[in-house]
Amino acid sequence: MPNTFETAAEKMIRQCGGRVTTGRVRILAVLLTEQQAITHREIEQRLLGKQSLDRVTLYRVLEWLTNKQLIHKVVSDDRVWRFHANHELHSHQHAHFKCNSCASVICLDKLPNERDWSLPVGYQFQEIELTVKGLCAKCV
Amino acid sequence: MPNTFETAAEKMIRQCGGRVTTGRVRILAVLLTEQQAITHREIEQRLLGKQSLDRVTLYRVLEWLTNKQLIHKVVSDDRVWRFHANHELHSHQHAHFKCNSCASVICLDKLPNERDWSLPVGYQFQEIELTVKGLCAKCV
DNA sequence: CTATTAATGCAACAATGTTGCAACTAGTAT
DNA sequence: ATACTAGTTGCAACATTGTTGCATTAATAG
Repeated sequence: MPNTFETAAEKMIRQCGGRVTTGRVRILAVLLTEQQAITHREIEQRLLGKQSLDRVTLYRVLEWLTNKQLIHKVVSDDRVWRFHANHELHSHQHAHFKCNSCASVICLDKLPNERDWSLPVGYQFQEIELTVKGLCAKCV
Repeated sequence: MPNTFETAAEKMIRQCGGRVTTGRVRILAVLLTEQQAITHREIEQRLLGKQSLDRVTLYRVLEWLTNKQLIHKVVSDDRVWRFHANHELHSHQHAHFKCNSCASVICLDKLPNERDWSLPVGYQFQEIELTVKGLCAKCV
């Protein structure tokens, strides 16, 4: 029932006051379907069968969705952005796990608190980016 | 007295059982001089005045030094590797701070401990990559 | 339905990093 | 000191990821 995701996506986009275009809906629907953070390239592949979508458009839609906070992006040690839909359960700030074997990325809920990484004097904290690496359940 | 760093670099490389080439010595010396993690490009610029060094060689030397654990690399949200010499004071695993204004990167000593980001069942921890972001003392 | 403006597609570019291969050189043996 | 050999280097070409400018298209308001 993929339509469910498409209608949800459409609703989310409309609520942001943005134009509801097929590209945005389909891309957000893909991200809503995924349990894990996926790359630009993986999104492209999931859209292959259907009507084509330009590479650049995909980049721009992802940027737009990120700005609207409908999705968020993660960078990992392979220097590739990965994107994930912002389900309600995730607080805005959270950690990620990346499998060293299959490169899959999931979101973790907990974040370490500030006493664990105190900054030098004069430094001001703004945000934290934490990636835990290891093996996922499939690859263990 | 930059020679101090060059001789230290030379000694470190020799201890690893690797060939002592001028490229390796000069690159490692640059990294030993720096207090913070710097990019491939920044290293290139610091070597400009002296006898030229190929871009590719720089990449390969950095890879070699990383494998030998004489330096370590950090990825941050601009998708660019940054390199830093492994001074004794830093444990192999540690966190980094990146300034959101000037993009400078320094190493932090503390690491959050495992209870702060428990993994799902079946997942196996291997390493942790933590970047705290904010403003450095100069940019506050 | 039309007008307006945001969104798209295309082409070209930019930045970062990688690969193959011939030429060179540090360390070693003679 | 000289020659040998394997590890390094330089060059050219390529790969990947992401960005910019601009003309065209399409979503919404009226």
